[in-house]
Amino acid sequence: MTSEPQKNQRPERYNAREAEARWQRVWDERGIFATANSDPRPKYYVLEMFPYPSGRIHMGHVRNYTMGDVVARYKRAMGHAVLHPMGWDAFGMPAENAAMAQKVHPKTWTYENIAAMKKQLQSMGLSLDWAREVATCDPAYYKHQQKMFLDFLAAGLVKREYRKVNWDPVDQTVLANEQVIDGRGWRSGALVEQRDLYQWVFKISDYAEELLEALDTLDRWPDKVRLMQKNWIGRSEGLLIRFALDTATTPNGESELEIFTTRPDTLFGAKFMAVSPDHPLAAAAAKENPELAAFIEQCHHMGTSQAAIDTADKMGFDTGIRALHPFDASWTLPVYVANFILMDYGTGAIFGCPAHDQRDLDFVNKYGLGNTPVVCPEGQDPASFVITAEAYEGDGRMINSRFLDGMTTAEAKEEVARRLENTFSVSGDTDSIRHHEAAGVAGPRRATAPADHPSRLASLAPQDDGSRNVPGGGSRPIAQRQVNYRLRDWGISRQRYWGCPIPIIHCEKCGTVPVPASELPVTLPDDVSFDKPGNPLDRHPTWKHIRCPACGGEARRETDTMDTFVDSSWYFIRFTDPWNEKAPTTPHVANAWMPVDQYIGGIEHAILHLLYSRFFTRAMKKTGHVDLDEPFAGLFTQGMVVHETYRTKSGEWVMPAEVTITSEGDKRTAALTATGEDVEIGPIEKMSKSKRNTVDPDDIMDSYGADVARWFMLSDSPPDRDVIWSEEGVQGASRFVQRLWRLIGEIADVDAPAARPSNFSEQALAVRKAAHRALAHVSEDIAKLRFNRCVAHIYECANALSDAIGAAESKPSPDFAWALREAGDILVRLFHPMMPHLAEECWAVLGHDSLVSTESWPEVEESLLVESTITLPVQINGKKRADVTVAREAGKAEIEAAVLALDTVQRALDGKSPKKVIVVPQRIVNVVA
RNA sequence: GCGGACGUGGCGGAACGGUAGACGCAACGGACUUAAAAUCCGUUGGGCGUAAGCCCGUGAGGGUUCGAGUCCCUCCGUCCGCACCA
Repeated sequence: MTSEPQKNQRPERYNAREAEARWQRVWDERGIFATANSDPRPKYYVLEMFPYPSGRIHMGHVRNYTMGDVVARYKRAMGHAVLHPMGWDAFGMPAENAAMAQKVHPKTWTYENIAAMKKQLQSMGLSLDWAREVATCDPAYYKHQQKMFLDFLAAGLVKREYRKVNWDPVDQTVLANEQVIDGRGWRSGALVEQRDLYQWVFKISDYAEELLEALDTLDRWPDKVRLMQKNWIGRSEGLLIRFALDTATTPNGESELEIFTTRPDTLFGAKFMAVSPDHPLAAAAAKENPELAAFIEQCHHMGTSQAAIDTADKMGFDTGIRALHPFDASWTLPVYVANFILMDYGTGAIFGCPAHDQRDLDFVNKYGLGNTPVVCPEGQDPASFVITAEAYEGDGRMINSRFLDGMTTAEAKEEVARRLENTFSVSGDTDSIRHHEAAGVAGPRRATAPADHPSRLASLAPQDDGSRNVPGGGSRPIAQRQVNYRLRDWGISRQRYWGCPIPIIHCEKCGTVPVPASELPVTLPDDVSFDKPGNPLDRHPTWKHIRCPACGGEARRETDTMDTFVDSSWYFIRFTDPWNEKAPTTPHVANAWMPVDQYIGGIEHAILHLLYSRFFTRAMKKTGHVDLDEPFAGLFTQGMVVHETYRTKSGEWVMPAEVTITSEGDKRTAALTATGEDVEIGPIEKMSKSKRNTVDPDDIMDSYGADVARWFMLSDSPPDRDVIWSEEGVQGASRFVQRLWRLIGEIADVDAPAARPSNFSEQALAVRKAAHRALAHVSEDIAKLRFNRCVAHIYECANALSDAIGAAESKPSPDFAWALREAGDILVRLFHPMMPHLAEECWAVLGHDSLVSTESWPEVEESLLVESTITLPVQINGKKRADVTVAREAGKAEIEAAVLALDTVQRALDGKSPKKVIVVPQRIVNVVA
């Protein structure tokens, strides 16, 4: 068919380099990816997690943004007003590290990186609306964040708290938990200390219950992520019990110890009480007891690393304080300070029931306190049920428990709760325990009043404020039902320069005073030095000195900046109207675009970023910035890009670009391209700088083009799994690009009639069916983000068209030519979301004046998907033995008759009649002989 | 320890409870070429057989079903998350 002279001057090979730049210019000039807020079409908001401007994009970005772009282009073709923006998560430590190492200002470094990465992203041909670009380090962005901080403060969503933090003594800053690796600072390698510092805290725990419950509504989120968030929030129901203390034994006459338990049923198995080394009662007791003080000191110096926790013994110190059993005042329990009690969880105090808790059992076995089993497993004889080294933590029947005996675990829990809720203490004076908090210092996160921590420790029972508020400490119940959460409030203070300043002023007289909204933004000073560690803002000569807005006296600015997770907790809403200079959002615009319909990013953000954003959106709702609870309706977490590793004999890692692979048969060997030195091929691992198994996207774009990189990223691996980047795979993608180019060329060369023929030959029909079937599959698979299957179907379609052309006569009939042309048009539009530049070029070759990027999605001709006859597999006793071809609409009886007439079936039946014939119309037939 | 996911050819992977291995990669054979590249045609789960065909095959073992990669139970392995959470 190519024997005729070319109809137009097409190069034999598609030149990606030239074509990609050209089409990117055209798209840009025509502004086709800008989205107006006034667009009346149904909205679709697709977003990929915005990058940190580290300097260069990596293959993970290529994969992430390619997936988002496929969705954006598909939805655009489907007639949606698509919002597809991009920005920069531009604050953070690396800029300061660069400042220290290279003497470059963080701002300069960041903006240079943004410029470089933007250029790289643009070379990928992403259909982004760059007019909405935001950088979180821009005062035009962070001034709104400061405003919202003040709004949240006014709404009671922010507090200042003295809390334990991870402190890096070398870098002199607070580290987030994830920046602490095996007890050491990730950058400095210094042993991390626990320090008490004032922190600004977002009260995310106020929303614990709501954040948990709403997970059920996120039906387009991966189950995995929902489960991780659920576990992170960590809800547990139990009982808050106020144990009376023998005041003769307490240092300051403390009369109560509050504990939280999920196992009130085991109360009669109690052998001891234990409080955290950080518990106020421990501190009070330590004042009078140097040995105890030394013990607490020792606990503080125990490592927080995994290994330290795993190997740490259960250790305790008897304070001499005695607690009274709630059901028997004559029964006293020793109160220990124990190293395994966390101040962060519950009330920082427990009662220990060794028989039914492994930790408690280990503890008593060490200190010789014994144990009494109180829950007997079903089917076990209570008389012979003893606990020695292994606690029984399951349910069963109550024993050794007085009035609980014989009850089930659940009944006993209920009975204990019911009784203690209706038992009233006489004292009610817990001031001695609470004095610490009243002084505004180490407010332990205790389950005192529901009003203090309304959802972290919310009362399940009707509130009985009456009894609590009786002046002089009247009676109140000994226990109340409580819900406890593992989720902690979000400390956002960082002792860093390159972050959003916290808009607060500290005044000797007035305390903490918000910066007046009219004075926002509080901008970062440019003249800072990084010659020593610590926070440059704090040692800046003038910046922090300011007049108090309230009294006019001398005051100082808050020099801590916000955790960068704050910046990324609302950028997706800012994209809806980044031009609004007056306010963070334009509510009706934000409400119209939100929620994000499809959010795509790495699984590593499953908890922190996604949970913070869910909280922040609710806080923005509460403060009137948007009317929405859940920011992300659909979430997709893509897998990593992984690659083989290469290592020289001397053990040095070598980059893929420096290696030449040769294969003889199935055996592959590698050698350094430069010297020929043999290189060992190592396991496939996540691309990382340390293993040097990275591939630079720029190199791939240069040698193959963006479309090849995009196509390969979508091929083979399901998008939520890791994809192995390999040279062979890229070359395969590259070959396919050229193949499509030739195929479309051949189709373009066919003389096709303009009018649709009224009849199609079998040959023409086959072509049409192949195209429409691919169309149906690709549409469905893009919508479900199953890009690897889209790729397979596009291959199948291209293969079918090539075969059809190969089998056709040299002078194709008009109906066949028309069908080919139609198939070509469909095919180009099908692969356009994945390979937009090639698609534009092919679209032009097919003679269209329009841009394929603005074309609508082709429509399936449903009649082409159904066959008039259908071939069913025929099984005999469940094994496939034959095929039978019947009319599509053939009924069961008709099919059965056809099947029984088959030779194979007759032979198998050997004259007998079948026991059973299962006919599943349009699926399968099974003959049971 | 707790929770979750996964296990299919040489490799990445397809497969509403219904023909296991789509599609790609790699490999092998052939065509074209002085040659190479590119391209095109073909073969490719294992075993038996000249062939028609038959048998075995989705980590292991059991079960449900006319029929199981898919559902249930037990076990093994790999990966991920959380972890002294009261």
